[in-house]
Amino acid sequence: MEKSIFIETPPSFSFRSTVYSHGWSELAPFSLDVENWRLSYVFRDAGGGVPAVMSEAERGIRVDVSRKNFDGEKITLDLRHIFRLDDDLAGLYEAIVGHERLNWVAEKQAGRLLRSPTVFEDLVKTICTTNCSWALTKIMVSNIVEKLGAGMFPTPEQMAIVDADFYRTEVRAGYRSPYFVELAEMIAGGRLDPEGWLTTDLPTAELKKEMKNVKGVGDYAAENLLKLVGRYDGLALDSWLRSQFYKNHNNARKCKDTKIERHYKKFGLWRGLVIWCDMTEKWFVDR
DNA sequence: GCGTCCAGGTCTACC
DNA sequence: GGTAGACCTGGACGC
Repeated sequence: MEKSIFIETPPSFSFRSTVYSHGWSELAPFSLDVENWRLSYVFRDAGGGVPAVMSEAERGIRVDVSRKNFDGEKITLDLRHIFRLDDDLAGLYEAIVGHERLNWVAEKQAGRLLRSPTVFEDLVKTICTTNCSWALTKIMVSNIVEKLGAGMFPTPEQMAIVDADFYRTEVRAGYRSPYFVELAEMIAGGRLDPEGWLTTDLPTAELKKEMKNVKGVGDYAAENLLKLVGRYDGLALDSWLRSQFYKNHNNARKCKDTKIERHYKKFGLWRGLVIWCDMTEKWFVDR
C-alpha cells in the first residue's frame, strides 16, 4: 500500500539543483533515478524503515511512501532537513551579484546542499570520502547501510556493536575502521552529540576544532561538515576542488591554497558555498 | 597478470 | 607550528 504526502517548498527552491548539489544523492540509502527524476531514500521511524520516493511537483515535492503506517511528522521534518527547505540563501544570491560567472547560481536556484537526516550520518559519510576514490566511498557507505542498517543508515548504537575487524573485512573501511568504532561508541555513550552542531552558538572556528576531535576528521572533512550544518565560511579544499580551481582560474597550473583563499575572500561568510557552486557549474549546465 | 600510482586526507612522531 | 612517513582500498594505467 503506497501513501503520498506533499511538501510545500519556498519559491527559491529547485528539486533538481538540490539533488545535484553534490554526490550525496549517490550514497546509500539514497538512490537516484535520473531518467524519471526520482530520488529514493529509506527514512527511519520508531516502526523501522520508511522507503520513500521523492519527485518534483508544482510548488513542492511529492513523496510516495511504500509503508501504510508511518510517523508523518517525523518524516516531514526529515524531508525539510535533507532538502534544507528552511534555509535562507538570500545572502548567497546577494553576495554573487555582479559576478557574471556566477549568474547561473541564482538562475538555477542552486546553493542548497543535499544532506542526510542526521549529522551523524553525514559525519560517517564524510569520513568515507577521505583519502580514497569516489567509487570506494560508495562501496563503504553501501556496506554500512546493507550490513549494519538492513537498508537504512544504521544508528550509532547499531554501529557500536561491531568491532574494527568488521569494518575492515565487511565494510572495506581500512584504517578508518577503529575510527568508526570510537565514533559510534562516543555517540551511543552520550559523550558526543553531533546533532547539537546544527544549533550550537559556538563560533565556526571553535566548532571546527570540536569536529576535528573526531578521529578521521581533518581540515577538509570538518569544513565539509560545516557546510552541511549551514556554515559556509570554510572552503573545504580537497584534491578534486583544487584541481577544478586550477583548471578554471589558474590556466591548469597548480597554486598554493592561499591563492584560492584570496580568490574567494570577497564572498565573506558565503565563500565556501560560492567556491562549491563555482566549481560544479558544469554539473548543472550540462544537465 | 602484475606492479605502480593515486584518489573528494588524516594521524602521529619528531623537530 | 610545521613536516615526513605511514596508512587501507580499489580502479586505472603501463608493461
